[in-house]
Amino acid sequence: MAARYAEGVRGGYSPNVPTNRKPRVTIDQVAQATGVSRQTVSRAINNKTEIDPETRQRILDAAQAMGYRPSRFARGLVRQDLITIGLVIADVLNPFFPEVTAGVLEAAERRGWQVVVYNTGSERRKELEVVDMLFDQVDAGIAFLLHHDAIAKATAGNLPFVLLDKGGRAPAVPGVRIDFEGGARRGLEYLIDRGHRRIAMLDDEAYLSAEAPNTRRELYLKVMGERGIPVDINWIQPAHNSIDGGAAAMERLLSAHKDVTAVFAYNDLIAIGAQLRARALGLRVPEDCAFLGFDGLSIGELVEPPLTTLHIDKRRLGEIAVEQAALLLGGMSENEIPEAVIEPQLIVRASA
Amino acid sequence: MAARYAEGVRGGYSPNVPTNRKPRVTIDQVAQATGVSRQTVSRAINNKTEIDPETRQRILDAAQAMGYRPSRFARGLVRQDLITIGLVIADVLNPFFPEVTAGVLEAAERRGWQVVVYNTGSERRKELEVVDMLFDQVDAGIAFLLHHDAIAKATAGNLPFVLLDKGGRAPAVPGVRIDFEGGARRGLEYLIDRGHRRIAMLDDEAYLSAEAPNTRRELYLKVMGERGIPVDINWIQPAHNSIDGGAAAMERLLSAHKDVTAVFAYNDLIAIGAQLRARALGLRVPEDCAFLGFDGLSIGELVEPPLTTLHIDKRRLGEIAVEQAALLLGGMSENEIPEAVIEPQLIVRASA
DNA sequence: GTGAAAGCGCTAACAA
DNA sequence: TTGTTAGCGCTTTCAC
Repeated sequence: MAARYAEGVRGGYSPNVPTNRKPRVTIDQVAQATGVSRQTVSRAINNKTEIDPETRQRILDAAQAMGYRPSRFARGLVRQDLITIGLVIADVLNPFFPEVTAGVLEAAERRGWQVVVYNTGSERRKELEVVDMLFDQVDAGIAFLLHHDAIAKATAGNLPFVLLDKGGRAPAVPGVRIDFEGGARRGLEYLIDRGHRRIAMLDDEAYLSAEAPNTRRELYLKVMGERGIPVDINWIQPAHNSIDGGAAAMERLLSAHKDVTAVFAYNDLIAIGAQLRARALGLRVPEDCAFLGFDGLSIGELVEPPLTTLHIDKRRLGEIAVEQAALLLGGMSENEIPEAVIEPQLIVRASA
Repeated sequence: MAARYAEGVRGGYSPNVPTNRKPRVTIDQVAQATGVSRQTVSRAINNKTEIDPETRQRILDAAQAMGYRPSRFARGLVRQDLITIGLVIADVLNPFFPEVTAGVLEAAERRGWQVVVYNTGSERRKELEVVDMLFDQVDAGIAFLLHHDAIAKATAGNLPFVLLDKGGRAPAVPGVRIDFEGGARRGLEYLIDRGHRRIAMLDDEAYLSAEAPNTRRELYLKVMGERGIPVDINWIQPAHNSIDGGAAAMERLLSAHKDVTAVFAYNDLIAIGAQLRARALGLRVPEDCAFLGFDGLSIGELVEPPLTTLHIDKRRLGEIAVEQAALLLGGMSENEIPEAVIEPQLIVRASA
C-alpha cells in the first residue's frame, strides 16, 4: 500500500511497521554489565545517598548507554504511592471540557497524580467501554457520563468513582451537582421579566437517545408552566451539541416558528450557532430574537452581540471532583463525601 | 481550618482527609475465600473459557463483595502489551491543543493505548519536571516543548520521543515539522499583494524568554526584507499567548503606531484579541486595519469579521505524532522515521 | 558503601 | 476444569 497523503500534509506511513520490539533492558543486565549488584543499580537510579558517587556515575552512564529505563509496573508493584486517575469527558472539542480538564489536571498535579484522559463522544457504547477500561487501568475515575447503564456500571464496581454531573442522583453517589434548576430558573425568569413570552428551547439531542433525565428541558417546561406561559411543543428543537448543530436547529425552528422572541439553549455552543445563523438570516439580536446560553464559555464573548449565559465554574468543578476522589481514595465511604453544588451565575452580556 | 467557599460554589473540604487507606484485596484473598486456587480466580476475572460457569459466578460475586480489583502493576509486569503514552501540551485552554489532543486520543484509542496528559503552561521549570515524569511513567512521549533544555533532556534519554513541533531540528529528532516558513510566506505575501506596507507583528512573548528559535518572527523579518519593505522594529509587539494578551498588545501598538494597516499575529488567539480591541477602539476591519492569524482555530469564524488565517491541520498533527511513536515503539530507529510536514493553508475569511 | 534474600500481585505454562 | 510452579522487574529489609 502506498503512503497516503492527507490534505495539506506531506509524508505518510506504510502499514508494515517493524514489530521487532527490542526486549526491555532490566536492572539486572545493568548490574551485570557494571559488575555490581542490582541493588546498587537501584540506588544509583533512584538517587539514594548510600552509594559511592563514582560508582553511581559509572552505573548511570552504563544504564544510559544500554537504554535502560525502570519498569513502572515493577516499581508500582512494590511502591504503593503511584496514583493514576481516569478522566472521562464527552468531547475535547467542546470548550466546556478543556476547562474542566484544566481544573482536574491542576488539582491532580498538586497531589502528584497522573491523569489518563478518555473521550466518549457521549456514545453509549463508548461510555460502557471506557468504564470497563477504567476498572483495569486507574485508581479512581472522574467521569462525565450520560447513559444510565454506564453510570450504573461505574458506580456498582469497586473503583472510587466521581461523577462530574451527578444530576438528581442519590447522595451516596459521589459527584458534583450542578444546580441546573436554580440556573435555568434565573435565566428563564430573566427572559420572562424582560417581556418574552414566546421562548423557544434548543435542546441537546443526545438526551433523546440516552435514558437520562433531561434536567434543562424539564425545567424549561416547569418554569414556563409556573409562570402560566403556554408552550408550543414545537418550540423545542433538538440540536447536535455543537455550533453547527445549533445553527441547523435554529434554521428549523425559524422555518416553523418565526414568531419566537427568545431562545433558551441547552448550552453556549448551541446558543452561539443559533445566534450566528439567526443573524445570517437577517434577524437582529436581541431586538428580533434574544439568546440565552448555558455554561459560560469564554468564546461567548467573541460573538456579536456577546452571549448572555448562565456561567458554570468549570475549573472548580474539576477541582472538586479531584478532591472527592482523594477522599474516596483515602478510605472515606461514599455516603460520607460532603455534598458539593455548583451554582450557575447569570452573566448578562448583550444577546438577551 | 474552616472549609473555603469558592464563588458560586457551596460545599468545601476540610484538610483532615482520612488516610486509613484500606489495604488492597489481592487475588489470593479471593482465592482463599472461595476455596479455589488463585489461578482459577484469575480465569474467572479474565473471562477465560476453561472454567466452570458456576465456579466463575461464585468467584465473581465474592470478588465483587470483597472489593477486589486486579492490580494493573502486577498485570503489566506479566503482560507486555499495555502501552501508555504521555501527551505534553502547553495549555489546555488554548483551543489549538484540544484539537491536537483529539487527534492523539483517537489514534491512541485505535491502538488500545492509554494517554496521560500533562500541561506545562510553557514554563521552563514545568517542562523540565514533566519530561522527568515522562521517563518514569510512560512508554513513549509526545510533547509540545518550547525550551531547548527540556527538548535536549527529552531527546537524550532512552524514551521514544516525538516532538509536536520539531521546528528546524535535525532529521534524527522524531517529530512533525509545521512548515511555518511556507505558511508565513503565503500569509505575508497575501497581505503585501493586497497593498499593505505597514504590517505589524504581534509576537508570542513566551519566545522571548525561551532559548528557542522563533520561526514566525524571523520569517516576518525575512519576507518583508525580501520584498524590500522597511520594517519599524516597534511594529513588533510581544503579547501574552491569549485573547487578552492580543488585546493588550494591540492597544500598545496603536498608542505608538496608529498608521499600521495590517497585523500579522503569532496565532489566532492573539489575532482575535487584537482585532476585538481594535474594533472596540473604533477601527474598521479590514478597511482601517487588516488581521491575519495563524493556526486556523474554529473560533476564528465566530468573530466579526471572521478571521483570515493560516490553517494547520491540528488533529492530523496529533495523529502523525502517534504514528511516529508507534514506529519508535516498534523498534524503528530515530533516523529511519519518515519525515512528516504539515503545510499551513491560507484561509481567506474577511479580516484581511 | 554494597550485597543477598524476600516478596509486591499477577498470568503463562504445564501438570493433574 | 482445576491446581502448581515459575517468574515478570523492581524496592525493601537486613546482613555484611
